[in-house]
Amino acid sequence: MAASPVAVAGRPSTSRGRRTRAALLAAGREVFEEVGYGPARIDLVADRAGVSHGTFYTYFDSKAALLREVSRTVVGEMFVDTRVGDQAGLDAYARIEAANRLYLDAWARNSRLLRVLEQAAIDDPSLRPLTLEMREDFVRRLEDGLTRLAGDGLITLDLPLRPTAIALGGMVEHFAHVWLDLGEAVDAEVAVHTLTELWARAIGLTRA
Amino acid sequence: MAASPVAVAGRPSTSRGRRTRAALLAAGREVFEEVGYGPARIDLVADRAGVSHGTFYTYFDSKAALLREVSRTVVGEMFVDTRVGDQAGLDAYARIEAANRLYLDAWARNSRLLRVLEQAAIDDPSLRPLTLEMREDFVRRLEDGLTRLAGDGLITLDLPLRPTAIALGGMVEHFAHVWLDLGEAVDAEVAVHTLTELWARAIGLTRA
Amino acid sequence: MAASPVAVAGRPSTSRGRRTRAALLAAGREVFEEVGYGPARIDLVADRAGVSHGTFYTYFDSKAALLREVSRTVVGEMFVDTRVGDQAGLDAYARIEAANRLYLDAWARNSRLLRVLEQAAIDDPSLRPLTLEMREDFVRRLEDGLTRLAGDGLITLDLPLRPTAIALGGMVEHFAHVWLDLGEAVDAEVAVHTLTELWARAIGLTRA
Amino acid sequence: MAASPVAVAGRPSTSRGRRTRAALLAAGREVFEEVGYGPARIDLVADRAGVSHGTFYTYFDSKAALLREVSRTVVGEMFVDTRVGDQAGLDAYARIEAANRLYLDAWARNSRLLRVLEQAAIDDPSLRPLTLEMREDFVRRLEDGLTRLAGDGLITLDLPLRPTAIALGGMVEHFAHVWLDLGEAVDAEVAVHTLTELWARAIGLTRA
DNA sequence: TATGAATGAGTGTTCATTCAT
DNA sequence: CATGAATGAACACTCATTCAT
Repeated sequence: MAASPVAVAGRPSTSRGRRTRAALLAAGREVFEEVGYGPARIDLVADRAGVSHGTFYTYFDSKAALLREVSRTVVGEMFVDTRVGDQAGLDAYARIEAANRLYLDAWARNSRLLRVLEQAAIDDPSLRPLTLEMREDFVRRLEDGLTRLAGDGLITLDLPLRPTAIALGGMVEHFAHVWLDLGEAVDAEVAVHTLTELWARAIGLTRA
Repeated sequence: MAASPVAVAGRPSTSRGRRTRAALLAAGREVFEEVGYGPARIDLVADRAGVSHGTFYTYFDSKAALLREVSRTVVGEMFVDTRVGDQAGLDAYARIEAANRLYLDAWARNSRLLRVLEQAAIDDPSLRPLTLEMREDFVRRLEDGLTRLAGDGLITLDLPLRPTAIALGGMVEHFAHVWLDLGEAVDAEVAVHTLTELWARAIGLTRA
Repeated sequence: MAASPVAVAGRPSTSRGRRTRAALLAAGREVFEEVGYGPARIDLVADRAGVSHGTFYTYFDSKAALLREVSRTVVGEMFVDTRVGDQAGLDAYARIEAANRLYLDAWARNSRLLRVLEQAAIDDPSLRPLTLEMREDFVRRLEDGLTRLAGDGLITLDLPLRPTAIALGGMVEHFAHVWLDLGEAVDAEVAVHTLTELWARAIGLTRA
Repeated sequence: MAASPVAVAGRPSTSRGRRTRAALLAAGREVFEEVGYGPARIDLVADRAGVSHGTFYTYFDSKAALLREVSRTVVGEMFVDTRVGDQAGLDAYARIEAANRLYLDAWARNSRLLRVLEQAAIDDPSLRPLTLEMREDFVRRLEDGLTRLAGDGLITLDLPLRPTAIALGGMVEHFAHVWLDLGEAVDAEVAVHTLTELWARAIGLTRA
């Protein structure tokens, strides 16, 4: 109608707008984690963010758009938080151990949202790339790690690389799920130790 | 006077009733697998079963009740179909291989419904026992297997039993998910071989 | 279709049929009294009568037909049970007292169904004659009584006959409702005495 | 963070909202009076109020909530509209007459809704206090009136106070019902005169 | 006569999304 | 930017009634 500059949902230009947007993102993440995608109510998200129902649509085009943005954040965090730094002095075994520890930590923070994302991706194709990319990143990281170990002569790669990476990565992810999401009682140190040992033995890495 | 029968939904006494009930169960499973729990429509289930909307409620008290019954069936099948028989002549390694093969097969048939069940269990407490029992059954089976191997002197149990079982079981389950649900391209024999090898090495089982 | 003698709903020819019919009537009355007309479920009526849902329609064409029949019975009982016999030796005051006593008794047994009938009659025109006839019978009885008292010189009819009958009849009916349906705590003898006194004074009847 | 407002259905903050709410209340009253509680359709209420089906739920949590609010209004009106002012110069008899006249007037306006309320209260306990309170208010008002008359020496209270109040109040209420709801043909002045006379004679009030 | 399976129209309620102010 | 009122499609579930056996 009027030729007024129509605000594109999601591009706030004032600092107040940025704050509102952040509040909605945080609230959305909370709600998705608590009840999942389908049962999540925009009303609840808006309430938690301290804004009115209608305001939500100033910042996000739809519920799916909110999940998309929340997921982007989480996937990003997950990737960054699980990167084992180039800390000198860590041998191969210690690096695997560090990786497992970081993964379990990061999982504890992000698993609920990631499960929601995976479920929602079944119906909403626009979400699928996100999950696949994340998985791909992790798989590739594992492949790289295995390749380097083989290059360093620490293990022999007599099993197919990618399936091995998927299986071992899955072992850690699944353990994390059972432990942290389903409430299996395991001591944190026991968890890290067991996973690291199984991993090392599976690929034939002998402790230095 | 007369005892109030109050026909509990779902116990048909005629063969026609039994047929209808079975059709609804089958249709329900299909629909749940295709769209998940929340988005599943009773209308669609009834249509697929070739009965009217109202008839659904002759057999099931609610949508949740339908999922409950479908899940019971699937959980039961899953458990039965993954049992490695006492086939004489199979050594330890071959038994692990057989178990992995059976699990991957069974997973291909049942995974979608099981994921739906797990999601739905978040909101519906009546479903939770089902998922937990199933998981527990599998974990215990693995524990028993490990214990027997140790008893036979084939492996040394220097890692905590239950976490080990959870981790290795999770490795297979997760691999199955990535392969069969997410479309990772892996050759079936390669899959079985890789998982079996990783498993055997992780627990220190050397081929006879 | 076929030329078989179609059974008219409600005319049982066997003794078994008569028993079933009676059971349905009794059950129907119970249910109507407990929950009212709208919320009454045919299922519940059939259950209480110890027959299947479908059998109900062998005896009654519809829920409304059931209420019609139940009501006929109750209205009839109400009328018969409130007739003051020609017991010799009762003076005018004692006859009024007896009438009130009988009315309160009969009301205790039948009020709930009568209220249901009155409500249902608002929507279902076929029920209206029943309620109006019953009311008319009672009003006429009161008019006759007042006329006789005047004829006997015991009272002076200086008020319009019919409105007087309606008002005094209503006084007793309403009192019965508050006392017996709404749980107002009043001693039975006090109730009868008060109503009788008010009645007698209102029409100017002085005790012999 | 922010207090969750969770906008309790029904407290509009704009004038438009107030108008819509009022329209729904009015429409609700109409519909309840016409068809009763059970058969009342939200659709019809919304249509009459000129809003969409969904809007109804912006203002009322349920059909029962609507009846609750409508009833509150009516009960309040009923009580206010039947109060005999302290008009100087009215003797006892005239005051009774005025009270009867006011009651019959108020009844004509409110009876249908009150009968609906009474019926609905059978199933919905939340409605019961409303009916009981109203009845109690009226009974107490009558008791007070009788007590004052006795205090002024105009009548002798030789009958139990509360039962007398209930009976005489019931006489007027029931007469109003038969006359105004059931269509009994009575002239308005005859009605008032008959009720007032019966009342006065019943309590032994002689005209000044 | 009895049964119980089948029907399908009907109803209250929810909620993502739009929009006037 | 924010608000909150309005929308209306969607959906699970109910129940009187029908009918084949």
